[in-house]
Amino acid sequence: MSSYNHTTYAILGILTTSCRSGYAIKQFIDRSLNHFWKISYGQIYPTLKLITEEGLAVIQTSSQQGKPDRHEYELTDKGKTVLREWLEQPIEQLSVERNEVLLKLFFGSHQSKQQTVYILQDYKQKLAQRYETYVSIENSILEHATDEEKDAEYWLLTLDYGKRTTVAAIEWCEHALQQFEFKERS
Amino acid sequence: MSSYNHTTYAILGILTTSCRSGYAIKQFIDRSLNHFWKISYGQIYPTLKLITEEGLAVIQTSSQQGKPDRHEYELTDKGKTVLREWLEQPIEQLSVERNEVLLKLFFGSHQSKQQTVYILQDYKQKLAQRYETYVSIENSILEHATDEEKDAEYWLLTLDYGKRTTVAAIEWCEHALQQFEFKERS
DNA sequence: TCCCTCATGTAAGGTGTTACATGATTAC
DNA sequence: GTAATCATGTAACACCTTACATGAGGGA
Repeated sequence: MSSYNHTTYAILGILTTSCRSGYAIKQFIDRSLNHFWKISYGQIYPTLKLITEEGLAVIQTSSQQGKPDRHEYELTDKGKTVLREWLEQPIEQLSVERNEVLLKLFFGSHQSKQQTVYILQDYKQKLAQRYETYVSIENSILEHATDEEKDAEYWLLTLDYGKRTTVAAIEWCEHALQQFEFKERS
Repeated sequence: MSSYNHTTYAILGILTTSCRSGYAIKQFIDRSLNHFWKISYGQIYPTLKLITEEGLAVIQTSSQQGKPDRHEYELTDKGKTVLREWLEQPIEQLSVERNEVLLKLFFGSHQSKQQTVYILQDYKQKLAQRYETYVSIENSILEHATDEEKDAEYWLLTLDYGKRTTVAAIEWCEHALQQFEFKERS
């Protein structure tokens, strides 16, 4: 079975939605996938080129008045098959999520408790912000999904994942902070 | 303030422990940091070279009988300062953790519920495995930390983070699976 | 006038993985 | 004899980010 990189599959997936151009794909990712996937233009356009070269999509240039030409991509049957085959396969292995805060904390004995507390408070605040972002994306999906959008159900599930793991991380921060505050008092 | 990449800081941090050679660093990472950071030899040796060139560490070659020569690195005052300055700074922004399962799930409406359930069950099983790994690392730290190792406290905190977020992910899997099983029955 | 949005694209550089080369010793 | 461990290193490639180039139209 031929295989492409994750970026390619992500783009194939997005091409099943109403987003059909490089620009639209970028917007879609920034709005909807941003909490677990991101792609830059530097990847999108070369990947779209690869996708057409491989016969996974065909391109139609559409002229619009008042706006630049738009390259619209449409999945071929081959493209749909490649996507489906990838979707069906379970992941090979869990990836290691690099976490800079944990890295700093790991060497925490080389700095003051005060400093560590500061790092953790900052982290907690950033996590809380992220949580709020998830909630607002969730709300905007719930508002727009009045019609029988079957995608919405899946999108909400990915957001739920983000919310749950973020809450767990925030709770961990609180637990860690308590530990240090207790130490400092005693 | 001069700045290096994360890999460099990670290695500077490890050089504060008793691990002083490229080989030892790799082992240490694979055993202790693997749940939130990993580095390959292809990064370690060039980075060690950079670290010495920048005067952050000095190298002493030690001969051992029966074993190859060992390049032992020791942090200079400059190296210690650079590390401390980095430790003190809060992270700039949360990184986006790419999650292949969420990516597949996002496009889940293009496959059968059965297939989605299969993907989720596999994911849940891999997460459970990861959790077990964390517990066993935790146990080995608790066993070896009978002496007054002040690092152990911090290492255990990073593991606690891993455990908590993994549990949250597992619970999410269960919730998502329930949702699909309910749908299938009705 | 100047900036924003729409729109496509590339070049350079940073970062990371994989596979290989080398070679001694030790354990089975 | 063969595999594993100890030990250092590099080259090729894969992947990704950032910054830039280009250019039209619309709004303040």
